Amino acid sequence: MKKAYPIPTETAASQARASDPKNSAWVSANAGSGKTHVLAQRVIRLLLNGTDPSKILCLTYTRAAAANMSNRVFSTLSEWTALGDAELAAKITALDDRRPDRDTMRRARRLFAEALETPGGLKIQTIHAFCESVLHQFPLEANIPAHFEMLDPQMEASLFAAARRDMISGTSAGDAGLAEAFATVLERGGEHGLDALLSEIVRKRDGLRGFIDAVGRDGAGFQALFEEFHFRPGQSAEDIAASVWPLPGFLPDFFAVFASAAEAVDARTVLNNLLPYARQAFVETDPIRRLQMLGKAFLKADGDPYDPAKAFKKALLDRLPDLPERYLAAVKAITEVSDRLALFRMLEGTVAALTIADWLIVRYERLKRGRSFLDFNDLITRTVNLLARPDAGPWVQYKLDQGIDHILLDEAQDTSPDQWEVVKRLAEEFFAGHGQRGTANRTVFAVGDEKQSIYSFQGAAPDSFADSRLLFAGRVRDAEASFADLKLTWSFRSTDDVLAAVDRVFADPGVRRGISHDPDPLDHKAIRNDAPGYVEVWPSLGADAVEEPDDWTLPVNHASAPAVRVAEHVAATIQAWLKDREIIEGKGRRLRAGDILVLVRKRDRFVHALSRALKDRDIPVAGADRLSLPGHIAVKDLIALGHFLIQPQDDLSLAAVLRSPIFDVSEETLFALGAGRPAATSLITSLRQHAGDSAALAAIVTRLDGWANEAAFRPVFEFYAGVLARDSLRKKMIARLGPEAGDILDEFLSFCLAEERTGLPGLEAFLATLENTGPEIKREMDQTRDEVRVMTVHAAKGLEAPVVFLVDGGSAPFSDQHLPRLMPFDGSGRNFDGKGYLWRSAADVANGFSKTASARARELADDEYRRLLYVGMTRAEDRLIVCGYHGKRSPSTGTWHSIVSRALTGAPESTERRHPASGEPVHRFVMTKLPPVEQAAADETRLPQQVLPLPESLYRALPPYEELPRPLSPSGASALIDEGKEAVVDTRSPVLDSEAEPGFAVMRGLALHKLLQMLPGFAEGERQGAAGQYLSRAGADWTEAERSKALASVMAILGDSRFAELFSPNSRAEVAVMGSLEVKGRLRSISGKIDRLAVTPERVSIVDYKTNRPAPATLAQVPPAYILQLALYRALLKPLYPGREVTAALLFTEAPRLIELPAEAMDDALARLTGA
DNA sequence: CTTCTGAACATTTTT
DNA sequence: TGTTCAGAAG
Repeated sequence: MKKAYPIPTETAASQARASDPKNSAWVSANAGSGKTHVLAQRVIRLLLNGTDPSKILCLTYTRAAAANMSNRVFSTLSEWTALGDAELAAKITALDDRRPDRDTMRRARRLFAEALETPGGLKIQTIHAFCESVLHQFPLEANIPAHFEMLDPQMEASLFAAARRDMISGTSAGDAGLAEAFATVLERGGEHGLDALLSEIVRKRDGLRGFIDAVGRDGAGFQALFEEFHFRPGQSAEDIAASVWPLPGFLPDFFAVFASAAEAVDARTVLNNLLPYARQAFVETDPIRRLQMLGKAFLKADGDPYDPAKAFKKALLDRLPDLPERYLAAVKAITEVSDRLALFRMLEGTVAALTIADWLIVRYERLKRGRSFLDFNDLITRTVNLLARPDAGPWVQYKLDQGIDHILLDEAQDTSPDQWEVVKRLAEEFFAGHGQRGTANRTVFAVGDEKQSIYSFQGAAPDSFADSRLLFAGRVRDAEASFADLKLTWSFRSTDDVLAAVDRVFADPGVRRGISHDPDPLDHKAIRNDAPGYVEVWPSLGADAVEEPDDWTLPVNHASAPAVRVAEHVAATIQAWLKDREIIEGKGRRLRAGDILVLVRKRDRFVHALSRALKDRDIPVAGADRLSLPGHIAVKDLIALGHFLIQPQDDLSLAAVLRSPIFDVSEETLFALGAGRPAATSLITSLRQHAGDSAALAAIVTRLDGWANEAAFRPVFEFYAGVLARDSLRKKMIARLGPEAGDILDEFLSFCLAEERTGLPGLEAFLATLENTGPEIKREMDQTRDEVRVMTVHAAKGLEAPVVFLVDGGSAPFSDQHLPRLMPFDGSGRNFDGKGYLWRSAADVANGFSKTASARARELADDEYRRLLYVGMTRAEDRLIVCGYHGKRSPSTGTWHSIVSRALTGAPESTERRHPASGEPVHRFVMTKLPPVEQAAADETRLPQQVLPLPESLYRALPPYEELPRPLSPSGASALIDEGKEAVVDTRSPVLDSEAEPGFAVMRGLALHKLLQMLPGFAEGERQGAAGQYLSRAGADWTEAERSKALASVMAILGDSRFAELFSPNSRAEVAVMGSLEVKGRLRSISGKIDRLAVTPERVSIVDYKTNRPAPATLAQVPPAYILQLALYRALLKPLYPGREVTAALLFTEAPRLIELPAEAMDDALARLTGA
């Protein structure tokens, strides 16, 4: 528990107002000021005021944040269930500012159970999860496959690879336009440029699709794009280049004068290049080449003009006094025309890129759709489209509206414009009129901090937080409801020293630019006002001129690399703290390894170096939160082993295996094996030949042969697990590569297992996936494990720690390589609206327009870089240490380290001291002037908790592992009645009939099934039309008679009043059920899908559709397997609806005929199965 | 002052 | 693999 500080009235008032469910609120909060706390408070107050939990929707971006938020809410509520009356009343009074009456108290105690139990419950979700559930509810309206699945990144990559392969084969297969575009892109961008372009097309597919629709569908080859940039229709590159000639100021006659004058004075003193190139330009007839010549003649290599005052000698100027003027006129014409030409070229390239993009995206979408996949982008865009649809939209809105009255958004600064669109649509009706929902109070709440917007590469736009605030404030006020615009400035997290340092760093307007919309300087206030802390700035270490040995055979000493030295300093500091039982004064307790957080901008060698340095000192450190599996040397060795076992002639792999910890053969031995052998002899042959002379080599050969045998016959996991454990490879690897190799090997094995289940079989396929998809292992950092954590600032968002090291890698905030290849720009509205893209193929198409856009992108990236600094600095509770390193070049300005040290090293509150470990000069910035807590007292009061004995039961052996059988599916359950028989497909399948093709019967069954599932969701009047439309698509190759027969039987079923209850709006289609049941003494899991489920207060009805032809007329003719199937469903449902009768029926769609199954018949069937 | 040459350097990541 | 930057040379 943290020490409780009195909360300033200002903060208490803001928090109270923010969490007051009577008004909508927008909260702009500083780091550590209790955002999530306010949000959780608001949820609880809503519940306390009697809001139905299912009407509250909390949205966040990450699953971790969602989990965190729901933990907060539920822990408070569960606490309440156990409190005494007086305490609970006090809590509620503090929260809601009123004495609770009896009723409220009772409700408060029940909230925990209610919030958990309400169907649909309290919705605390990621925005993606929410959209997914909406789409699952309205697949037909959203025009998506009913049972879509989410596309994981690996699948996505493989779909795109397929689309790409199709494209490349498509270019050779006669699509002339595509082939030409492909050639253009390849020529301009090279292979690398093509790859970069394709992957960017993937990422920006939604925007690109819109852009292509706007400018490319006129059939005129993207003419609108050229018009947008004021090019005339039919204008060519030559036309543009030709417009520079005759050259202003250097009309041909003047050029002659100039040449003779220049020669008369002294040719060499004139511009180096002007004369020869200009002479060529004069005779050149090709306008483009002429423009190039003129450029070379009149401009410097970087495209800037010469300074005419310096470039022309005085003697020449005396003869031609208007020369500078004329020169500048010529330069102006040349640069302008070149710029237009470059822009034109860029558009040409863009057209080719768009042609490819169009093709690729269409193909990708088709592949995706064919497999009923949706990707994460689709979730958002499809939901927006669904809600925006003029026909279905309002209806969906209405159905959702019944469920949502309050929307709460966490981390709103990370919400992208698309996601805002979802929220706006959802809230559209909130403030539209008081009519429909009477007095119901409906609110929108968002909390965020634009200073912490660091996910622009995921589409988050820092501006949209403020923009949305304006929009909602307007809407709320129009509805005459109350809207609170609040700021939370007090920090519960950090000491004054840390906060003052943050304010000081961002006091410089240049540093503050783009951090926030607020023009005022940052102002952080500490609630922990008596806690001393400090901020230190260590000097940035550079690469010293370490003389590398001339003899290249000597090993290079990497210990001198700056990153490694900084890592050593950090590790040494931590070691000293732990050894000397350092006290965190602000907390009055001893520092532990888990109090330390090391933040970096990117995962580079420093992270590894630090991890290593800490392990060398026996300091517990959390493993890397992310690691690339095939990138690790241990995995590389295992891959090499696999390659060799598949292909024994693979000399390189064998050599790697021999030198690796697997065999640990010396360099000399390997040389003897490799160098002496005849030309056509492989390494393995040579090894076998030498095995006769050496027992060690013979052992290697034996072992390799054994493995080869195993690899050929065993599954991949079994093989590698055996090699690692039984053959003690794991021990060898850890001995040589260090303990972190153990983690990697564990991950490697679990990857083997996963691949074995889902991937292609065989070692070869396994190695291919491992190397190509290069899976990254993500691990959650466990904060409770008392380990030093090392992570990126991005990953640390939302975390905090008493001591934070902020390590600056010294690389420039931004480099042009980070610029997107497809540059976004805004359409003027003349030719198209919205966002467009230009393809930056190479430097030679750079032009004024693109340079402006690049400069803007650079500025935005730079702003975000400094926001990242803000996030990093504000993670610190008590102490912040800023250190860094840089390469051989002098440290560039504008990096984290230089920004912070500029602000703090000269400050009057800073003192200089020597770093105890490294001896480097260190600047310590301290604001608080408080006596340090006495060490003795601290030690006494905060002794480590007494170690309690572990419960006895922990030492008892676990019961033997019960292997769970494959889930039993009710529709195949009858096979179980005859023990030992596997469920086989009934050859006399009821859906198959003799008249028609088997394929048709199945298709027909599926189509009917789908119609019965979807149509009840439509208004009665629309059903016929929708069904007809569906059948014309799904049944395109049926006969007309078949189609109308199917339509008629579906409409008859839906129209029959006997079935009305089943298809009423309260019923549900395709309800998945799962549970377990004892079958012949064994517990079996059962899972299945109920076609239609209707629940009324009295009873639960379930129906399964069957398409038998001819349909059975009586119960006696119904196949017993069907009765058993429904009996199982019934058995699963019964305990869920105590006191209600569960009735079951079969609907034979052919007739149509509903046959009720008597309870006794089902009980009998179940009894036969369970053997009871 | 410009051009040439070789060396150094080349994100962040969730759903 | 390509671009930028610093230092040497013209």
